[in-house]
Amino acid sequence: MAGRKKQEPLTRAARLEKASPASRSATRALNRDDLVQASVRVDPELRRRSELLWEDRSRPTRGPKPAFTPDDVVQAAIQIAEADGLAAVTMHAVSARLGYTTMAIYRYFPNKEALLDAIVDAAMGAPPRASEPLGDWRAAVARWSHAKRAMLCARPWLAELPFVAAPHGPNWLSWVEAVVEPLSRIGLSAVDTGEMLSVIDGYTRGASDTAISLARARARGTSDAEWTAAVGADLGRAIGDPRFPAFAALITAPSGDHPRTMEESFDFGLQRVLDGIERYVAATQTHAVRPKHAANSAPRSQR
Amino acid sequence: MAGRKKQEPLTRAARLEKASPASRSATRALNRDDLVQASVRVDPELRRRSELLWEDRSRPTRGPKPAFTPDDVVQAAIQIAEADGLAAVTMHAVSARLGYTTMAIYRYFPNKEALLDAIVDAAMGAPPRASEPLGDWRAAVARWSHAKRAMLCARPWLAELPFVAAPHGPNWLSWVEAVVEPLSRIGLSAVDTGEMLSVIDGYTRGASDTAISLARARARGTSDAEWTAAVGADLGRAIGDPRFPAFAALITAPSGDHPRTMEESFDFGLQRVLDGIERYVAATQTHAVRPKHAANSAPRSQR
DNA sequence: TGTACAAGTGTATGATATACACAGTTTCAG
DNA sequence: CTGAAACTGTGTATATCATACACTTGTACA
Repeated sequence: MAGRKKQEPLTRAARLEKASPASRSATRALNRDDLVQASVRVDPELRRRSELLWEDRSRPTRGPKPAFTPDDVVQAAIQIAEADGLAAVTMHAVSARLGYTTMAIYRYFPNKEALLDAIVDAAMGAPPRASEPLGDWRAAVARWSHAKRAMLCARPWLAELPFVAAPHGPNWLSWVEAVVEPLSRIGLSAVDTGEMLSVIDGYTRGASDTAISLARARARGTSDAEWTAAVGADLGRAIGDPRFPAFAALITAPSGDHPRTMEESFDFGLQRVLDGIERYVAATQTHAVRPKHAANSAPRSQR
Repeated sequence: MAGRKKQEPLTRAARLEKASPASRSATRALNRDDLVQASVRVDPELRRRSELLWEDRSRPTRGPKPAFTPDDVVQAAIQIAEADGLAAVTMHAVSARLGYTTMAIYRYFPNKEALLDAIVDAAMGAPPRASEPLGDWRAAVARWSHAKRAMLCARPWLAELPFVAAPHGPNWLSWVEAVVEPLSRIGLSAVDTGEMLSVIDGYTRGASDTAISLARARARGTSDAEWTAAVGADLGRAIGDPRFPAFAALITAPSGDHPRTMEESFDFGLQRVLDGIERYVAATQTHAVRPKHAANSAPRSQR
């Protein structure tokens, strides 16, 4: 969060001078025009972070060989985060784990923010390979959603970072690709496909929070029962409070004979979301004049 | 992140000794049993934060009158966050804004974490009053969703805080209450109502990220065009990369004659989600033995 | 072969949260 | 009425961090 005007101590191969795209109002969704448009000034923060993340890491010829690689740094940092949480990831801790001094890291990442951006993308990892690339889109999307949720729960410390507005690295794009691929085969227009991406990903991330919270408690050494008790006490404040009658009724209702597990709940909600998409697909195809195979060109609907 | 064993310098009215609820495996959803169950140890971190948030703020009798109130502190902090972002919210900045020294704050909040918890809840504010309390659930839920998204966009710095696992304050409960209320009138079981809550809230938060990101850029003084350009450049790295063909196709597709605004996109997705819920409601009622009077629940079609 | 550039180090600095002890205030008990 | 108790804001000190800067040592190319 300090000055960043001086030289960047990184191998940064003066890249991407293509002062990228776009112009008009950003209040509408992105489209191709935005990506191809002429030279507008670019949000300097986002741009800098994105470039650092995609940086050309090729070594220059002169000078001593680096003792380790940027990826070593990222892996060391991830191991620390896994073990002791994100707060334990300090520049000193990371370098110490590699056996070097604090400042050594700065030869690989210009600042901690850049390191964290790299950590986020690396920690996401690659999405699971699609098992049946041409199968039913609904099953494929559901698998993707569960996989993403599982990934987030496996690294609950990721949720301690603000995901919003982070630059998108290769792994992030891979995850998106993995769900766009089946979505694209539904037969919707590209625009609608994008909307469905937003629906699926939005639900997946938003509805994973409770499970992530539990995973985090586990990482702290809290038992499931202790966590449940704390959450119950926290939400339980609504009980008896005249301001929250509906919610109080909700959480005090008996859960029936076969209470769902968290994952079953997630899947139940996911099926509703998929139902909603399916309904739209059906409606679109009913009214469509075009051949039904028409990839990415189905009629746009209402609105 | 330091020790917290000593005395708490706060008026804390030894409250909630009710060593709350729950026991069994937390891998299933919460239910009444969890809230009423006997004395299990409670996750100490969550518990402490929750208690601080709900603390009894009544003044003790002895001693000089406080120069300000906890709410003054919270409001000062929020103003700083609005003006200069969350990073500018330091204990010193907050106290200085109130005209006092750094340590004065600690008479009101035992540490910064507690202050931030209070800030989060205060910044959410109360949800808008329901205009037509007995109207159509679908419209009511949609209004709620848009309102929540608008709230998040209005305070994009909130997204810089990890929402997950934060204790839930009165405003948070009010927001939940405001959507549970119409959801409860659909006629679903309590368990299913809870699932629908998760679906709606999950989508609402998850799908608001892009808009929040833009709002954040605006707060930084970045123009919409600059932000769009940066996002375009960031995502545009997929174009031409053989690893991301489907996504590249998606973002390079023409957006048609009437590109949606961001909010229209959000609403479009929301309608799909509501369709999914509606379909379930219809299916449930078809098979149901219950009387159909179940308020406001006639299945409707998409928009 | 020497020199330009790069790698890792040591030290210094500024920001930040927060512990701790103190001095001034207010109220209630005797 | 008086003094102890309880509480308020303050001043100072400390620990933790990120990071700037200057330095020493390596290495490959000119």
